[in-house]
Amino acid sequence: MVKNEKDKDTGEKILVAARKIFLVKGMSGARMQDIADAAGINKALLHYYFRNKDQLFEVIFLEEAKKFFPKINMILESDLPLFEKIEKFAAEYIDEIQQNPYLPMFMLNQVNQDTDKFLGKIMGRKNQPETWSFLLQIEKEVKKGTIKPIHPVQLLLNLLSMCVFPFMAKPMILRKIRLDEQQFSQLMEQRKKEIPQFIINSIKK
Amino acid sequence: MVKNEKDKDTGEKILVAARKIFLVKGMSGARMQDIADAAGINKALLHYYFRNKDQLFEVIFLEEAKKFFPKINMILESDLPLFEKIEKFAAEYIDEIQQNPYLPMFMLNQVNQDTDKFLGKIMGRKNQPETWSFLLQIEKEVKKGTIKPIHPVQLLLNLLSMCVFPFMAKPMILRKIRLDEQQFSQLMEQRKKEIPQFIINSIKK
DNA sequence: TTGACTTTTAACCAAATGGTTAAACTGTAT
DNA sequence: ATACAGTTTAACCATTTGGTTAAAAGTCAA
Repeated sequence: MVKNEKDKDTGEKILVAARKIFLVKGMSGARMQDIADAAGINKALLHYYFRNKDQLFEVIFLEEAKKFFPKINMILESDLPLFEKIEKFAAEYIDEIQQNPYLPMFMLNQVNQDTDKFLGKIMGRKNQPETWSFLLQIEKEVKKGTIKPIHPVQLLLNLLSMCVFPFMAKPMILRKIRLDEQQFSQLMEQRKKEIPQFIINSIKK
Repeated sequence: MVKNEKDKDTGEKILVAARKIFLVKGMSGARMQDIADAAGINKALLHYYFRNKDQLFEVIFLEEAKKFFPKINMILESDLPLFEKIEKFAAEYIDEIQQNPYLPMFMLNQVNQDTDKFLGKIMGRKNQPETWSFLLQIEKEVKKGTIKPIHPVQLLLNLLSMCVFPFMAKPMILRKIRLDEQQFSQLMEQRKKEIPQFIINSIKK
């Protein structure tokens, strides 16, 4: 049966195109026509594969979310020692974002718009343990006295912020500090080690 | 002359309404009708005061940008000692965002869309010195040996990230860590002191 | 080849949305 | 009162945009 192959072909082309457009323009900024064009197909065919814009968007969003978050959690969930965990997290997280620079903005944007609509779907009722385990780990280290006292959530926020934000502010940064693309990605590369070092310097005793 | 009063009245009503809508929905997500409704006026009257959507948006954007950035720069430009400057910056910056939680997302979003269109207008050709002076100050301290060696840009990014990001990720954070509004703003309040302390702990010798 | 099927297209439609128009209203000066 | 300027409105228009339809083109088994 050729149908399946073709299906995958065209369906995949559409998803790739839709992803590109949605990630950059966002839900309301994206045009079905643009997606069709980017996929090299007809707008009608787009609707043949995906009933409507909302559904297509949801497919893209959930797909991205379900690829992205587990990667984060897997590290925070792991049973590495705290410092190693922080190192690994920064490195892998930045790597991840470097390959999908628009993802954080896209994600947060969307969640800001329809918080409940999507958040519910990407994190089932009970999958908080990941973050919890990391927070507990910090608390434990604080109590053991191996690191300086700090509110675990604050530390988590610091780590996340420093990894993600620069990518969201990239165009602004480029302009403000007069960097070119290459210098920027070099900076981010450095950051993989800089951030853990910065954090560890701050909390180690 | 009543014209001016009325002008200011209606014109102001429109700006307030437009700001509210644009900040939350973004340029492409905002509807002129919604803005008119929020202002309690007719759509035609909206166009009587502002030729079209683009122009209205630009007015709002530039207004916000010109209010916001100088506040940042004023602190970074000042001639406070480094540590005090960091303390002041975190406190005032977070305060600022707490009063306009949607601003960072709105701003960065827009800059991500049409980088050149707006960035050119909000930062005239030559107003980089602010950031530079802060970077130079860090460099100087490093050379003096009063703080541990660190790339000034990295430190600046760290500071900015930790102040801004949590607000952009707020809905996500609320859900993930199961906080309510009050707990969140409490956390952010703590952060005003937490961030400087965290940074200073990390870089002081 | 034919006939059933999926896939693709061009043309079309309807709703949403930005924008306009012409008339009505308001207050002020004459 | 009247004329006049600025202000506001209801109704309307044009374009964009998401979505549909019906027919054409392609695929494959018999």
